[in-house]
Amino acid sequence: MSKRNAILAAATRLFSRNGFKETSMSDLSRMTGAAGGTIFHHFKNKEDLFLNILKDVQETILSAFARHKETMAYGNGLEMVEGVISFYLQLAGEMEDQFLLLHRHYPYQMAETNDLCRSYLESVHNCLLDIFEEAVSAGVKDGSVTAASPRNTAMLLFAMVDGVTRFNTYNLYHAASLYQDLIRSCRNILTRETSPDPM
Amino acid sequence: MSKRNAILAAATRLFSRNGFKETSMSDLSRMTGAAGGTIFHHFKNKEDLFLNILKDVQETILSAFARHKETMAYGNGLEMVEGVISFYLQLAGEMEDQFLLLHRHYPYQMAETNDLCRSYLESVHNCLLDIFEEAVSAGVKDGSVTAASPRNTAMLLFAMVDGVTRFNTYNLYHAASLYQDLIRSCRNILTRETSPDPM
DNA sequence: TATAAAACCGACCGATCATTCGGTTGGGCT
DNA sequence: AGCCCAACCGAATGATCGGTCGGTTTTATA
Repeated sequence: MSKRNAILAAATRLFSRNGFKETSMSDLSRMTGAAGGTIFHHFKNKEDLFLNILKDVQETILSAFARHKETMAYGNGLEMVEGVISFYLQLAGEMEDQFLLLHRHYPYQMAETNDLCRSYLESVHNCLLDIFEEAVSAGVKDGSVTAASPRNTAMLLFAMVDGVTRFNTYNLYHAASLYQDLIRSCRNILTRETSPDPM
Repeated sequence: MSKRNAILAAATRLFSRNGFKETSMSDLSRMTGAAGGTIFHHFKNKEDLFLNILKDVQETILSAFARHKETMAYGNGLEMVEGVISFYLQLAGEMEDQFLLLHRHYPYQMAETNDLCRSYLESVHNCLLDIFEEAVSAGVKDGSVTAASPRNTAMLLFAMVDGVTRFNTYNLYHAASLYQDLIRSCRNILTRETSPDPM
């Protein structure tokens, strides 16, 4: 592996596990075997290194879901939603560090002053919400799903699924046993036959 | 307000908005008007200051929910769950900084090596999960709620509600308009009449 | 093999950090 | 008044940080 990629890989792990400020360039230097100057030869500063990592995260997630979208073939919208959820859970398990990075606050703080950073984050979140919404809307059309607002429903599903993956990274709970209940709960949200709409 | 309390208040705001490492003692000194030495007169170091804040957060949240538990009187378990959820959302709005602090990664990282920190965090999370679970169990008993595992159901509800409050702190979405859909979705999760339990 | 560019090195720099310490202030007690 | 102790101050300190720079090695090309 090239030294540049080794730096990117180590930084992804350290930034996601320990945080951006908490990771020093000498930590990176020690972990990769690269001299201090070498890191700054490949990346103009620490922030630029972080943005390159975020770029990789965005590209990886977008392409993974694009591939999923092509290959998936479900009977109806409800099954499509469930397929998206389990794909999300599986991906979050495989790319633990990258998802953990997106669960940190630093990227969102940086996004307030850095347009490139904000565009990466918006791109990822829009991608995820769009694919949830698309599946919900398909379900509404074919009658397998009941939802007043597909976008809001997508956000609630995303909040719940993402919250469960977060439980795993915090070490307070073991969330793996929640997966079956999670899928069932999502189905309940989506398949209420009568939408009484009180008030 | 005493200088000690001013330091605690300013540190709560700065740690939650900007992060622990990102907040310097000179920032705190500037914001409170207290000299550097004064901060270390009241708290033996930066970590001790953080732990005192976490202690306050824990006490505030626990007493708020204890008060809610005393005063609440609902017709059935389902209404009780909905009452807990709206109380949680209201509290998260009133105590934005404290909840934001709990959404950061730093406390959970510190909990890995600091027993006191871990006990504060576990105390808060157990309190929240317990009150959700209690309401769900009450609903199962009086027939207003259907749930295979009250604990797992409580965790899923918590994950969803907490995820929505998180959407507000990240500035990508405006989550306030989600509240009605959130309550409706929770009701759907809880009131599925038939639990077909396939497989 | 000659040459230029890219990769790499590590000593060095100024800035900033958390923390220390000797000294000052002011309110409560006798 | 005299005393004490907690609250408070701010200059000083050593460590660590992100980043620079002049020079060496490796690689690609011809």
